[in-house]
Amino acid sequence: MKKRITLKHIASEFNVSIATVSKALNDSHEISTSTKEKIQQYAKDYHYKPNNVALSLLNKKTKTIGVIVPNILNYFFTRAFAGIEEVASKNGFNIISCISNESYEKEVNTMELLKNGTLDGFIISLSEETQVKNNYGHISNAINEGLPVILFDRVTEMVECNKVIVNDLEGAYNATKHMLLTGCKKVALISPISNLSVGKLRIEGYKKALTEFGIKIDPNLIVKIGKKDDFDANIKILLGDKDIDGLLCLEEDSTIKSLEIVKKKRYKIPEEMSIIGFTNGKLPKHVTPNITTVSQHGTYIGKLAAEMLIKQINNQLEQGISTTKVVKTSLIERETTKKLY
Amino acid sequence: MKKRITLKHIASEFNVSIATVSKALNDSHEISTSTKEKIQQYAKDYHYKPNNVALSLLNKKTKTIGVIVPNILNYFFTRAFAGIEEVASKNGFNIISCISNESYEKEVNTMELLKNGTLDGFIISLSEETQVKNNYGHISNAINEGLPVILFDRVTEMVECNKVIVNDLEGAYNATKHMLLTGCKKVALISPISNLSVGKLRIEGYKKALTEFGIKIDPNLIVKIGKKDDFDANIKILLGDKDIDGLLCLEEDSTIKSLEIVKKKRYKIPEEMSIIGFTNGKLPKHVTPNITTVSQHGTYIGKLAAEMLIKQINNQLEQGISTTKVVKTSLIERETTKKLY
DNA sequence: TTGAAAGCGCTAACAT
DNA sequence: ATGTTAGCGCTTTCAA
Repeated sequence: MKKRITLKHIASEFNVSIATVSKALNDSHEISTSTKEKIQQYAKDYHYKPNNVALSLLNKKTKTIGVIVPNILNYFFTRAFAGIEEVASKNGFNIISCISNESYEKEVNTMELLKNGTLDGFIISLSEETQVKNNYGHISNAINEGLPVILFDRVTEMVECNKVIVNDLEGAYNATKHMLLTGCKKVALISPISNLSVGKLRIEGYKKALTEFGIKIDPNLIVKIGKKDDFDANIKILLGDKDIDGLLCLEEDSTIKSLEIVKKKRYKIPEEMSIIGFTNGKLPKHVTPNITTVSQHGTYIGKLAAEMLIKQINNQLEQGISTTKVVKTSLIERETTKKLY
Repeated sequence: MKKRITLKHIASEFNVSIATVSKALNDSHEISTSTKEKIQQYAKDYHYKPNNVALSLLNKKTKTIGVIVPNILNYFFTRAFAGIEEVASKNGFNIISCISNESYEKEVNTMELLKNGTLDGFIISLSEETQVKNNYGHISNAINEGLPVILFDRVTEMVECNKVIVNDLEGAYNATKHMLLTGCKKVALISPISNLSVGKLRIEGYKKALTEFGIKIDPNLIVKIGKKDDFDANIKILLGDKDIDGLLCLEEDSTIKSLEIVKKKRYKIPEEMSIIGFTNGKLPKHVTPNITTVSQHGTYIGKLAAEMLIKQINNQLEQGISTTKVVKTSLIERETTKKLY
């Protein structure tokens, strides 16, 4: 095991100063061709690599960005993460990643831990607990300290910064409308994420569509399910209402579970029961019948967020102006909805 | 935007030396209580945080580990990644992550980029291209330079280091045996990953089981499918052999696709056709019929790898001895296989 | 063409 | 109890 070699070693090897070696390796014109050549050769032979930590200290730039996502078993976040990674990597940035696991504490701790010069900026999607607590001091602090921060998907108006989001309201609106247009009379909504900004917006979209169709909003049809609640029981109670003929599920796992319950109840899908779910992952596509979904274009969101952050880090963005990029969702029609003619 | 504050600022604020401030903040007994108090208070008020980059330079420890995975849309790697993250985070380590996207070049570049003092160690699962090229110089180099490296899942005997793997051979052996024991006479194998170490081992396991049952190995039943090959066409050709009554799929996506083709052919599952797939993700569980799988315990593998690396970094492992931890797979029986009585 | 010195932010051994 | 100095590895004036 050869220890890593430094400028100092090379300098002493050739009896020159460290500065000379540094310049030689940076191909400075100040240095004679002959010394440059021999130093460069030596550096190559001994696999010299500049110590990035020293450079970071000097430049006050680490070429590293922090990414905090609430979880990673979720298709949307996985895609978004991959999108961020791709753009970052192309621009020579490393990614320090943290999975907050929906925990406020972990989110805060991570930020505290990393707000110490390790990072050039943050890309964050807020944890559920953070959105429930409605406490964003850790984010504002970072911004106040001059750290570039981009919020994506799960955002808040409480902090002013650049954001990338999906048009959740419109996505839910379109989905609901589609069911209504294809003949559904009584559409229910199932939300295990009513704590989240995105969940709230989707409920708004649902309501908007109903209202537009002159349908009175029935709170009993809006099923908000907590983490500890019995999901199956709640859905079964809901389906006690035999008139329900449409289900809008705000999150992937619950979409699948709802479908399974509906199947067990032997509803004809989509004739007697339409289903649309958020997040267009592999699951809805391969399940039987495969499920019409609202696609959130995770990869694209991730890419946008990373591009925005990198621009901000490089000061290529107008100062003091916060913009929010909104990505349109698409409805991916499959077998759980009727066709629109 | 308040710039970040340094020891220097505090020192000048109180007209003391930087060293005094440093000691005061570290609660050194050398410093009088009164100065300690006022300095600590000031630091608190102005949100002083030690610059981690400076500390890293000093300590030659970054408390950061690099994780390179081939992709992240794969359930196993997602879980493994989450496992690594959990353990790292609990031990105060950050994770710099890279998705190699099965690219040798990206894997090598990332390692080169990060072998510069940024990291205390690496956890790597080799990219497909790397395993095809069979070129592991970048890994050996890192190890020779004294960087701790753990390989997991996709490993190679070409480099000596600590590893965490799954007993792929035995997993495939058990799966095949299960089909044979439940009455299958002609079991075929479908592998889109025959390039990978794990793919090869699984084929060995399959063969071992057949041999044990006195069944001659028929190369036509071992379908190796490349990235560019037409998957569906290959499977359909295979299923031209009407005697085939069992399918062992070595990877998740192909398991799902195979099931879909089998369903279209209207085989009765599992009576006329048994199917077992590798990777116990959400997909096989929720598809109809749900699929018997070989679980690789991704989270656990990830945790083991991270624990091993951290121990190695902390010199809590015996030097010079490389160990390989083998995690047993489990067969998760579902509807695509017959019951064993 | 080369080198000395200062400094990035911090700690620690060694004065005072 | 406090300060001075040196140094982690590097770049960059400025001087020789």
